[in-house]
Amino acid sequence: MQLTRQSEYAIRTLLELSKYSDGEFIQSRAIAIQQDLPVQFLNKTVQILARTGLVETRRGMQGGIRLAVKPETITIADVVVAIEGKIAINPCLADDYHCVNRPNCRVHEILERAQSAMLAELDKETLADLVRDDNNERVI
Amino acid sequence: MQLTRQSEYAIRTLLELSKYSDGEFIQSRAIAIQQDLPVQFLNKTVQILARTGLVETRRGMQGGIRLAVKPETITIADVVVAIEGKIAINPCLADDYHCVNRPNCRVHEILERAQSAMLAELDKETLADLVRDDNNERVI
DNA sequence: AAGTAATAAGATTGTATTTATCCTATATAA
DNA sequence: TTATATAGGATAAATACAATCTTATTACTT
Ligand code: SF4
Ligand code: SF4
Repeated sequence: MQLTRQSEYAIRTLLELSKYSDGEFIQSRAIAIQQDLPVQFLNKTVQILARTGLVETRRGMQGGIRLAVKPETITIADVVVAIEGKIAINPCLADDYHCVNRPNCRVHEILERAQSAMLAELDKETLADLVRDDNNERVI
Repeated sequence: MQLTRQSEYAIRTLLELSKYSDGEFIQSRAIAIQQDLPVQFLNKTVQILARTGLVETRRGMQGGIRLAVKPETITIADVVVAIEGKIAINPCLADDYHCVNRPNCRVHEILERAQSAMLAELDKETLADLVRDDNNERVI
């Protein structure tokens, strides 16, 4: 019952990128150092984020990574889903899964509510919110 | 980001036991058949539930398993915690885990809220609630 | 007392997932 | 054309999960 490490890495990567967000490309190595993440694994993570359209990348000199959309529009839920795919805390909560008990299974129902409650929380906060509070803390 | 299969097995096992709950011992084989669970794995699951005090077991002839407490007092969250231990959807939400970033990490905060929201839902419903609704469905 | 029926407990296996790391390819700017 | 940066594929190591097997141990029955 855990998020993958990669999900948290992705959140913190995007958080780091949100601090710039004026179109400049930040190198993955710099992000890895700033956030203390394994750089090669981070690159893999960025590939996924790029494919799902959350970041843009540029190879070669002066290359790097930047947000593809405004940090105000990316929620933590977006990031987790980008990395792990659609969340299903029990197999039967996945779209394709079929269980014979499901029509009159109240367990399914409860788990669905629990999952929704969790995702709702993750969907409340955007990258912009997090960065803002982060900066506040530094100022004080 | 999934519950273990064992957690759901445990819930359904206790649900089955809740249908009787007049002190009689039900055999694990019967539960396994009723709920379509792998019987040996179910036995392992029951061992855990017995150690955590949710059920009582009796060996030998006329033996079996029964609830140790009233189904009104067992929530789904209780069952999940009994099987998986205290939930932590991210390592840093575990009691013993120490992360240097934690003091000013807003990610931690969000994840904590998300987890609490999920557990709150799982804590709303008791075994008694589920069985009651289950019976309703059958009557209709 | 012997035999049968049930769970307890521990070891072990098989599988899947997670978390990386390595290597080569490709793009880009200087 | 060279140095630099990500892309992508393969693979490895570690961990966790799900299930099974075997050998106790307990308790009723005859
Ligand atoms: S039995 Fe219920 S909770 Fe379990 S997989 Fe089927 S629908 Fe979901
Ligand atoms: S960086 Fe934040 S979210 Fe990640 S483990 Fe540390 S405290 Fe938790």
